[in-house]
Amino acid sequence: MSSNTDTPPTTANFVRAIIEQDLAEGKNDGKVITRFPPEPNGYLHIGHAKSACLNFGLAQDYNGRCHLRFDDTNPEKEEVEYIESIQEDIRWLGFDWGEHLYFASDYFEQLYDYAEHLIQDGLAYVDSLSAEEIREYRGTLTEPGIPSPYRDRTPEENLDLFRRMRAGEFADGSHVLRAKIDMSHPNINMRDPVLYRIRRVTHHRTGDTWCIYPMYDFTHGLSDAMEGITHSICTLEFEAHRPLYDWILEKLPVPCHPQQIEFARLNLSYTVMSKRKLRMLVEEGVVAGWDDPRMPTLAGMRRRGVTPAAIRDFCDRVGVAKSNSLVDLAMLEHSIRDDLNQNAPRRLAVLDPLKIVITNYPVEEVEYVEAANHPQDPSFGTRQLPFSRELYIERRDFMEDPPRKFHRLAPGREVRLRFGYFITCQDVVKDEAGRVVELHCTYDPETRGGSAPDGRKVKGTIHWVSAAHAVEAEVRVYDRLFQDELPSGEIWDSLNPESLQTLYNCKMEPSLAEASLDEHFQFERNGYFCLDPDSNSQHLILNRTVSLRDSWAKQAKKG
RNA sequence: UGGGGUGUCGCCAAGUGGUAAGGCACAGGACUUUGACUCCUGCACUCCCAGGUUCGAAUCCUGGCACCCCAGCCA
Repeated sequence: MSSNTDTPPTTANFVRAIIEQDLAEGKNDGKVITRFPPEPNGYLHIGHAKSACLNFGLAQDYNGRCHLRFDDTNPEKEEVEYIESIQEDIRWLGFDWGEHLYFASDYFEQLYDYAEHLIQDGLAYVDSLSAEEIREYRGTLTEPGIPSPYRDRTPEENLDLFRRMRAGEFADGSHVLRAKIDMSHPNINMRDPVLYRIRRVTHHRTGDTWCIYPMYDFTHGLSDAMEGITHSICTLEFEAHRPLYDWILEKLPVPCHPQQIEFARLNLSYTVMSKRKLRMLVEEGVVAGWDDPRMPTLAGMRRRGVTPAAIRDFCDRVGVAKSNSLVDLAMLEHSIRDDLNQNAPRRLAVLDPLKIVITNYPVEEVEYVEAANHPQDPSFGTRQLPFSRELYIERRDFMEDPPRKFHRLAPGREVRLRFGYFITCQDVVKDEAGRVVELHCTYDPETRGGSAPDGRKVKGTIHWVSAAHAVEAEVRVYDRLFQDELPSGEIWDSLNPESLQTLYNCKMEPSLAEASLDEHFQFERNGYFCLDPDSNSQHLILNRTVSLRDSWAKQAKKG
């Protein structure tokens, strides 16, 4: 039997093709050094997982290494809370950056020196236009920009101004450092992009050491070069920034010139992936937090019961390319089921209980039946399940007036109780409102274990829990957060009102009382579940990770 | 009527001139003490469109069309 240690087949993709080509040509001394560069301004989500799997996966496969580098150049949006959660999530995903943990903020001094270098070479200048003026001078997509009146300051003047910017002599926003490239460049990113801004904000790592902070475009390539990155892989929206990335590295005396490669970010149907929108969901209280099990964050998915192996498998199946795409949620669910099917021990649990009384079973008797913990893998062992006169079965496993193809319990019908006995429904007890409240059944003592000595067959097998031994639990059943495949515009309008359904009276087999947080279970015929951190010994709470595939539900729907 | 990208099955995605991989989904069937799993079978004479080159084109050329990204002192 295969296990989660299997390495899924890795599909070919254009990034690998580039790397293999480079290797064949002997570039970079045959080394592959990548980096995963999150900005610590939110929690990691499944889209980041795709990038992490790509970068760390490449490093693993080509005997290189992958650095974890925090791109923390904007203290206004970044917090230490995120730095911790990001590291926890990457480790949980199964990746190891070894000694290679870096912060762009650790490079601030070197970055500053590089900036002075640019100034001395006449390739950068201090501009004293306001933000609005800079925007006006930049031109538009179809019209060229015009040079700032400060564009021709001498290197000496610029150096003096820039040093005074650093020294804190100027107010926020009064000056910026800009690259001197070409104000009429067809690529707007090359129209003298801003390199440094003055911002009196305490940085989460450098405190108040700096009042000027470098911009992404200036920082990223230089950080890559200083770390000896060979392949700097980022998402498509940075494609138009590549000329600037290269310009900076060409103009400065850097140790190497990494190659920037862009790929399409992951989009998943029925959810949103932007950190801004996810933060809104958290801040508006739509979800309980970054780790709400409905969130596509790694923290949320972990709490939901999704395993790292499932996420890695999913990222592998999705592939890496350059076309914008919207991946079907069903693909993720498949990876989750595939992993859990192999690795989750089975349990019996009734989510919507209907009591049944086995009228010909002795009143005080309790016996134990043996149940396999995994139908295909004997190494999971077996457990003993208490069986008695009063049991709970799933309400939907009984129909008073069933359609032809329904092969579960109905008046006069015989079914098998999994690992137990054949039972036949004799009577239906209802309350005043006509609702079925209890079933009276008889059992065949000859069918212990689930098979009849006379060879007769039953069409259905249903799960059950002994009423007297059942452990009560709350079960949280999750569904997609949005009802639109591609939530856009006012995302609040497409929220799925049924994304969380809480069931309070669920009946679990006794062994679940000892479940621990790192375990995953399959509740037979129901789905995969795990304990929620809110759970305690007084009050069991379980999360449904994902349902089982249900071809009956599909057929019933068709009618 | 600026620049940069992308268009191959419902959704992903290989393919780089030699006659359309694979996965998900879906539809049949087998098996089954989970209507689960597993296993079979089916699912693009066609690759955004139109011309052209070639013995031969998804792959090359020309011209269209559609969609995405860029006008933060965000990343």
